[in-house]
Parts: sequence; C-alpha cells; structure tokens
Amino acid sequence: MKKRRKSGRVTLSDVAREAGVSPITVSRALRSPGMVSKEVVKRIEQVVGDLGYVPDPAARALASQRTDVIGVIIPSVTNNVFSDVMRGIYARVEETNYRIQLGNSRYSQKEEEKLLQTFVSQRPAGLMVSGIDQSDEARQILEDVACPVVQIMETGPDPVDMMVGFSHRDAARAAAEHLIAKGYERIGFIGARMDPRTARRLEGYREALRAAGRYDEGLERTTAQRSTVTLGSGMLLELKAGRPDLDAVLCNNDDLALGALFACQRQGISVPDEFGICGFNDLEMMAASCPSITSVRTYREEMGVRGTDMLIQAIEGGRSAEANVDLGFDVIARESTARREQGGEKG
Amino acid sequence: MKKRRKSGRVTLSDVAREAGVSPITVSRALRSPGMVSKEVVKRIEQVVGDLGYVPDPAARALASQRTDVIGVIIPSVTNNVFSDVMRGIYARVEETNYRIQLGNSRYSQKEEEKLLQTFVSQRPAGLMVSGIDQSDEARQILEDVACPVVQIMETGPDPVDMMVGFSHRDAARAAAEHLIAKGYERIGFIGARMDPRTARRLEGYREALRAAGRYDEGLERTTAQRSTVTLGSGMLLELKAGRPDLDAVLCNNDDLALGALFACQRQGISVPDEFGICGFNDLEMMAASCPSITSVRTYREEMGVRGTDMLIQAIEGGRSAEANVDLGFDVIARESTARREQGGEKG
DNA sequence: TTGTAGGCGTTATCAT
DNA sequence: ATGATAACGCCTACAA
Repeated sequence: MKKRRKSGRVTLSDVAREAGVSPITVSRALRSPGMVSKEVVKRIEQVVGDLGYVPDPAARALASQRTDVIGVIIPSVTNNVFSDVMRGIYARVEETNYRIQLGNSRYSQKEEEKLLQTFVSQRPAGLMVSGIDQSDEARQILEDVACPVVQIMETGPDPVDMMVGFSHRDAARAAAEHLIAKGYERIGFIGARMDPRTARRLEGYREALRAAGRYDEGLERTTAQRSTVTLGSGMLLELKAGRPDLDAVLCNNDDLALGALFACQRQGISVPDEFGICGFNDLEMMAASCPSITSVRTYREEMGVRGTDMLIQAIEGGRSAEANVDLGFDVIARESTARREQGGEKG
Repeated sequence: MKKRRKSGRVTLSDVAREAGVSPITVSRALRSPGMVSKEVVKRIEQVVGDLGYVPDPAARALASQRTDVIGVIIPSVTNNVFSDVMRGIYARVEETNYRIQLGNSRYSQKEEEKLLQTFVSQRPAGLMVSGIDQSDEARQILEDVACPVVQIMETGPDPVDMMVGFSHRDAARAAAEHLIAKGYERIGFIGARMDPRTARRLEGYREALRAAGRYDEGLERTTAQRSTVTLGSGMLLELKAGRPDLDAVLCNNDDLALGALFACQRQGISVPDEFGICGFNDLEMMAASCPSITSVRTYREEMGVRGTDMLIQAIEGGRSAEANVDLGFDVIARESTARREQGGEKG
C-alpha cells in the first residue's frame, strides 16, 4: 500500500544489501577506499560490477551540494579559434572525472549572463569564460559564485579570479609593425565580427601606424558580419577600390587573410611584391597556402589546457601561484610579406 | 540541535512561505501556470523575482527522474564539419529549455561507449550520436535507453531509433563521376582520418571508377592522420610522384583539396587544365579560392537542426512520421574541374 | 484550484 | 572502520 515510485535503477542500497554492508559504506568504498577495509572494498567492487551500479549524479549533487561540472562559455561554436581552445580543454578534462557543460553566448553579453545564471544554478565545480568584457551583472555573478573562475583568451589587469590569454592589442601592434618594417607604406586593416578582441586588435594596429606617422582612418574597414574567406575577398576589393594606393593589409583573422590573398590572385596583384598580407591566429593553412601567409601565432590549445589545469588545481585546493598567465604570441613571417627590401625599415 | 546543512540557497519553500502558499503550488505556478489561478501565479512570480529564486536542476532531476539534458556525442571538437552541425543543434536548442551535454569520442568506439554510459546515468531527455558505427555494447545501450535517440551524419537501413544524414558513398560516387564526366582519366583519391564515413566515401569512389573501367588501387592514398591543408599538399605530391600520369584527385575533405590546390600552384601545375581537384563538404572557402574548388555540398547545419527537431518532438510526445531522413548532397561544380572538353564523357 | 505525505539516491553529521 | 539518521530541493501520487 506504500507509494513506491520505483525507477528500476540499481542504487547504493541495492549494492549495500547484496554486499551485506550499509549504504554509506558503499559510498565510501567508492569515493575514498582508504576509509574502508580492503576486503570490504573488494567485495563491494565485485557487487558493483555484478549489479551494474552507476552512481546517480543528480542525487550526488543534491546531497553533497557539489557537482563535477565545469561550465565553459564561448562566443561561437563554429569559430576555429574556439574549437582549438576546446580541444585543449577536452584534452585535459578527459583525464579527470569532470564534465564540460558548454555554453554558446553567440557574442552576446545578455546571452552570456543567462548562461552564467543557468550554470551557477547547477553548482558547478568551476567556470571558464571567454574574455574580459562581461556585463556588470555577469561580472557580479562570477564574483559571487562559490567556485573557481578562469577567464581565457585575453589578459588584463583585473581578473575575476584567474586568467590565461594574451594581449590582442600588442599582438596586432606587432603585426602592423612587421608590415611597416617590411617596407609597406599604405597599410590597411580589415576586420569582421567586431567583438571586443577584434576592437583591441584594431587599436593595436592604430598605435603602430600612428607611431610610424602613417595612420589614416580611410584605410580601415570593419563589419559586424561573421568573417569568412569570401568576405575577406570582398572587403579587400572594396578597400582597394576606394584606396588604390593601398599596398598591404592586416587582417583581423586568417579567414579574411586567405580571402584577401585569393582576391589578389584574381586581380593579378602580386603578393608580396605589390601587396602584403598578414593574418591573425596562424591557422594551420597559413603555412600551406601559396604564397604562404604571414600571421600572428596565438596559443589557443594551450590556453584551454592551462585554463583547465588552473581551474582543476583551484578546485582541488592547491591554488596555483600564477593566477594571471600571459601566453604571448609570435608574428610568423612568411612569403606574403616577404617583399624585396625597397624602403622603410630605416626609422 | 538540528543538523541543518544549510546551503544558503533560496528554495521553493522560501518562495512558498513568502507568497503564502504551499511549495507545490509554487512548483506548479512555475511549470504549468495553467493549473494555478492567475493572481497566485502573479504573486508567486513577484516573489520569485524578489528573492531571486532559481530552480535546482539536481533536485528536479532526482525527484522527477527526468532532466532537460540532451546528450550529443561527436568524434571531434575541432573538425569544421562537426562545428557546423553543432551550430545547427545550438540554434534550435537555444530556443528551448533543453541543455546540451557535449561528448567528444575522438573517433573511438570505446570512448563513445564510456560517454554513453555516463550520459545515460544522467537520465537524459534525448541522445544524439554521430554515424552508424557504434560498438555492439554502445548500440545496446542506445537501444535500452529510455529516451529518444537520433543518429546523425549518415543514412542507413537500420536506425537505433531516428536518423538524419546522407549517403557518403553515394556522394563520393557522384563526385568521382563528375570528374570522369569532365574528361579526367587518372583520377586519384586522398583521404585522411580514416573514419567509417571516409571509408564509405572511398568505396563510392571505387564504384564509380570501376564502373568506368578506370579503377586502379595505386591511385589511392589514405592515412590515419588528422587531415590538414598541409597534409593535403603532401599527399598529393606523394601520389603524383608515384604516378606522374595522375590528372585529377578526389579529396576526402576540403582541407585536403585546398592543400592539393596549393601544391599544384607551387609545382606550376595548372588547375583545372592539367589537373582536376574535387573536395568534399563544400566549406565556404571552396567558392572563394582561386581557382574556386569543386566540392560536394552536404547539409551539416541542417542535420543539426533537423536532428534536434526530431529529438525534441519525440521527447515531447509527437513522434514525427519521418524517422529516417536523407538530406542528400549536391556536387557543386567549380573552376577546379572546369577543364576544357577534350575527351572522356563518351562512355 | 490547492494541499498533504513521502520518496527520489546520495552524502553530512554524529555515534559507536 | 562502520552505521543510523536526517537532510539536500523538488516532484509524483493522492486527497480535499
């Protein structure tokens, strides 16, 4: 006459009964075998196998007020840049018992806020977010949450908790300086998907051009569209149509750079002699293209790996000393900017 | 004297007390407002807002024996192909209350099995897996699980439950037939990351060549390495070194095809006149490259969208009539195979 | 339309 | 080293 709800599931109690011990002993045998005598552990493991017991994460979460979920929020599931970061994250997480809960903010602060809210309600073990441009509300959530937080992809002076990334501004400045050093004179910038990181790259570009006395806002072209190779071709052609004297371009990312190269090829513009191209991110294909394309190498997979390591270390108590890691970048000079010396460089 | 474990969390009961109703009424007001009087709903919503109540998914899962988690297992988090599928999935899921739990099987059946085990222990609302090549154990898990299952990326005669994809074999056969029709005579195949889908593409290629009386296993080259543009260049060069008479290549994917194109450019081999190149997937860049590259368009985002729709519909009761959807493919002919007519075609 | 009783499966707390 | 008991927060079942 009881209201048994039965779920068909094998529970701790089933294992306990079969093994002739109490449920809590089974629980301990599974989580901290050190607290239980060897023989009992062995017997329990046997029964677990026989019965096919699998712990219920919901019950565990409810009772312990903790989960093994690491929440990760990225702005795009399609962008190569974030796939690389994800690869690093999964590489590390797969060696542990943590699970990744992936949220896609689609470059929206509001969306990010909602995702954080959802994640936090799950009592995550840790959180990982992209960049440093959270809304005030999101920032507040992150500061209040009872778990470690890592911000990835950027560096900044004021981490919520921990941080691993690099300076997009410095990286773009270095790339622009490379073009200047190579003797290009009218160096443009094309940028798509103007997120905060792209904006900072644009700033870095401007700094370099200003420092060289070559800044000219007519040489910049940006759009909110998501970046594609086709878009890179189109933007380059438009920019060059308006400014035929343009002789090089710094692209916000490698898709645009590849598109710029293709556009030049179609127009019969010789790269690098007549026109220099520099990408950003250094995707694998930059080295393979013909001509190969100069790009700024960033350490995306490493960001995922390090971020995950820092998070797990913090979760498990051993807060690492380094809470704000700058992974840097490298300008990889290739054929697309290897112009014969013919000026510039002096200074 | 009590052993209160206090978690600081705002609970249903807190809201109920504040609103002067019972907890279950709050629960209902939130989930099925239709069952509760308008004024009470309003009052409760007010209190929920004031107190900042957020439901606890663990408690909900434990009590109801259900979750709103949709488990998705893909073989790679980096591969563009799957990013596109994920975009489709997220596009749909974001309009609902379901959450995605993403698992990365890294092209391993064993890994897939483990992930399924983990997912199933969470009582998912639905499951989505890639392809039709699960291990027997994995297949068994999927058949036993108490939720709808969709297999994506392929079609086949024997779905676990539902299925949405296309025939990789037919698609590759069509691509090879295109090359034959364009008059190429020595058509090779290069394939990396030999997963089951790649293997089926190879079969399709073979069928077409056999049917044309042109099959020659020396024209095939495959590797287990993950595919990259650089690898495409390398594989093409190796293949052509061994078989200088090679005059076209069908590539297992677009990265390889792009690499093949770059290799030809470096070697001064004219595409398409001296050499034809066909890719697979039709990534956006295929249309932008110079020359543009013929490829097989597949409907990846659509697979994610449809798969998610089918899953949610099944979860919510309205099993759709179509449980096995073939999304097809299209060979998109471009410059890289637009050889001047000069033979072939006849038959 | 609203409420009462109890259980979902696990772990924290206290005791032995 | 092991166990008894209650609690985690919500929902199902039944009742009113």
